[in-house]
Amino acid sequence: MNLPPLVQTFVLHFGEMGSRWGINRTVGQIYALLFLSKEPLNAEDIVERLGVSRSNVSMGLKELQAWNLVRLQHKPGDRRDYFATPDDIWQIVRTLVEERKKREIDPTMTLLREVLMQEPASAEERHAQERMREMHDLFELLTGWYADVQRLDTERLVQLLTLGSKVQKILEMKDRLFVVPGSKKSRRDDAKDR
Amino acid sequence: MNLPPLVQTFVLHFGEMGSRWGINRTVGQIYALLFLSKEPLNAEDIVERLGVSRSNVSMGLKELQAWNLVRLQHKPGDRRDYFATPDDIWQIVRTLVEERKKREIDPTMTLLREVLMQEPASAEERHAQERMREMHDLFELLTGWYADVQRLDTERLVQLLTLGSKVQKILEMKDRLFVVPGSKKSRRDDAKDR
DNA sequence: CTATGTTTTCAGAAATTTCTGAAATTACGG
DNA sequence: CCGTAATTTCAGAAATTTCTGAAAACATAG
Repeated sequence: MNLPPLVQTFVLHFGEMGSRWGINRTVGQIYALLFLSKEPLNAEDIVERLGVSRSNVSMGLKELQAWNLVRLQHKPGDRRDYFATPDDIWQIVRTLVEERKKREIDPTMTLLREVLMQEPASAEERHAQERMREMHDLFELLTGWYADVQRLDTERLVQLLTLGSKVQKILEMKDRLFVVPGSKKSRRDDAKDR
Repeated sequence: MNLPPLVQTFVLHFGEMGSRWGINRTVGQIYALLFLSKEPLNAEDIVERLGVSRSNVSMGLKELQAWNLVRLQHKPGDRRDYFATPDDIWQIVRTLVEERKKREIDPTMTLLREVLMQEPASAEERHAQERMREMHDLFELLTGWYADVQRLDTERLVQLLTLGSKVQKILEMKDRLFVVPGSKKSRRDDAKDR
């Protein structure tokens, strides 16, 4: 491995981290390297810096492309493929969440919907279905929230995250201002309706 | 594998899903089984239903306990250990996020802080550090948000998630109401400050 | 303390994943 | 077309992870 020490530390860490996610070491290292690199790199650059085989790099890049995590670029007068990560780190977050949702949540939701259609044949199955219903509803709530905030531009998203639960305060304030005093319908019920 | 069909479908799916996370098939299956079960199960129950070895179940349960994902229980007059997942699915989500943060985000933050302290020895290292700074700040924002909403009780959390980006509307309304007209300091700046 | 039921540990077998080198394919310039 | 550079594919080697059975450790009742 042929890298400035500071870069190497990070690359090695991401390689290890990769295993905790479903991703292998080399893929993690390639990604870390591209993320830190100012210039796009070609496959041979990566081979030299990481000290792994050319074919391994080829497969790793293919996987990263399948995840939409790297962009393929070309330099004029050079027919090699160059790879880079988006400059905007928020774009990376969005892609990551999107792809993980596609691979993990969506298939699970499909399965849950299927199983929830079936008629339970016993008390045990009935209870199992109830649990699956809970999970289904939870995922629906979370993906709904995600679909919603995902549409925000980054500036507003950051604003929202910065506020955190302070939003709560503002909601309470809104209530005090706008709920007709003595009205039966509180905001809490509002939230449950939807 | 000795399970009602409906349960089996789910258990198998979670087994496969486990690999996408850093978790192995058996651990995923054990967890799915406990999640769906009305009654707590002991190790031998799990062996029978999943058709895996006793030692494998022992190791799987140990791992799930390390993740705080199962509770150990006892029945009067029975000295075997019984295992169950929390009834409250939101508790499960909280534990999962907490544990993943502990295992993935926290060590990465430590590493980033260390590397960001060092003096860059080249333009390449300087750029790499800038990128790491971006990642560091991103994680800080996200974990800050998390620490904040994590404190909310479930009802309020659900309320917040249900609103999604509609919170935005309320924020805008708040602005219109409370920003002194003609003031130099907009809400946007506010958000950036912290 | 002993007998028995229960859980844990762990060395090696089995399965799976990762990685490589060689060959095949693709893509382009001339 | 042809030749060359670049990339991909893929069979098998290497490494890693998972799983098992046997033994050890632990715990409780008697």
